[in-house]
Amino acid sequence: MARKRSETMQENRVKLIAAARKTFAEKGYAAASMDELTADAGLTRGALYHNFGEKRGLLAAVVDQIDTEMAVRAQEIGARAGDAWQGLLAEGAAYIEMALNPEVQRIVLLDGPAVLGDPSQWPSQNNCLQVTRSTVERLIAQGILKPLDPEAAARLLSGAALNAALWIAASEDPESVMPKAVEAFHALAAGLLAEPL
Amino acid sequence: MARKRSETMQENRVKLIAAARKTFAEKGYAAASMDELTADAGLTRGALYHNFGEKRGLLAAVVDQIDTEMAVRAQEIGARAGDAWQGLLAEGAAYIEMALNPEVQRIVLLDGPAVLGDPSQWPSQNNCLQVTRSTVERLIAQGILKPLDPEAAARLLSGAALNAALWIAASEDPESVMPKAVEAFHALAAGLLAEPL
DNA sequence: CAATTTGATATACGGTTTGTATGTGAAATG
DNA sequence: CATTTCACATACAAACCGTATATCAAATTG
Repeated sequence: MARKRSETMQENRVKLIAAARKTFAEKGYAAASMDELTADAGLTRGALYHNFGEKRGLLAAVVDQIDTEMAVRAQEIGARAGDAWQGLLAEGAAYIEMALNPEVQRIVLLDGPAVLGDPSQWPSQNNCLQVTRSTVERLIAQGILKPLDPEAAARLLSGAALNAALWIAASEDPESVMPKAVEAFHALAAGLLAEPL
Repeated sequence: MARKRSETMQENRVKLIAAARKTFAEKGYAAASMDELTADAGLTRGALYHNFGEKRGLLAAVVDQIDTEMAVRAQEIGARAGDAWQGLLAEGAAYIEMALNPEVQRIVLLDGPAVLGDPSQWPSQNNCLQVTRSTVERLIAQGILKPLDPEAAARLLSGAALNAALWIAASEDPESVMPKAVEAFHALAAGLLAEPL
């Protein structure tokens, strides 16, 4: 064989992150045993602590990966809309839908903030927020939105969307609740418009 | 002496909850040792497990207490405003300010959801949300707000407010960020109005 | 190419924590 | 006053995290 060392190391990192995504989503961060998790990946805790420093480091890596995937997807969906304003609404709806995924919910929305602190200070720089903020900035520059602080507007919008998702997921009949949440989100977002519809 | 048993039991519960509020806020739920915490209250883990079942039970009791205090305060502040609409805005601003309190932030906003799950399913029934929802319901009945689902509107509003607070607290200069957040919140809330300002 | 070094991962260990099972003594009961 | 109850303390077992040490293959060097 004689495989290169950096290769196998990279593969092991991928294996660990994949196993962590699964276990963290299913059991939650606190209840996830690092012995089991590393065994699932065909490794031991030695590899884990060498690569990620501590349990939190693994969570940070997982959060970063999921957050990036979410941001990419939201951006794509937003870009597909007719104009920038429709794009912002579509982004919000996309976040709400994505947050119905158990991985997103448990890892990014619940355990992430509790263990790593406020998302705006995450090492990943929180790509999701960045996407929303740049969309808001563009709309403000075009005069479509009121001249608010972009960061503030983005934080509140994403906060509303992600909180809506938690509510939907916890509800008994998500399918019937979803449209209500999206409708309320649209109404709220319309409050940012410079000229009311 | 001959103190009544139910009395001392009640006092011990109060002591434990008070110690827990302090320790959970300072160290976070996960890092709080129940040995230390109960010793601070002049008791042992025996009292804790007898009264609250498990560590989570103590957190639930603490969350319930803080949540109730917040709801009372928000309601008072809202009632003091000129009309119901101003009351809603004042409630939102009140939540943002209250969430700057480390106890509220660490315990109710970060650890609470991660350990106990979505707030709407908390045993305490989440008094904060109830207050906001009834205010929204009243405004809808009066035709001041669009006929949206009250639960949805309340969830998104409080989500936006509480998320704003996390952002403010994590920022370097909270005093300068606060007004931006409140302004953005007002704008968002205005989107719920039946007749734009 | 052989000898040596490096470093990624496995193994071993100590300390801490949680939850339960059992013990105890004072209040409640009759 | 004898007995029972039960709130709390103590004792115990299991699990887990993080670190310190060991190992063995790949990388490096002369």
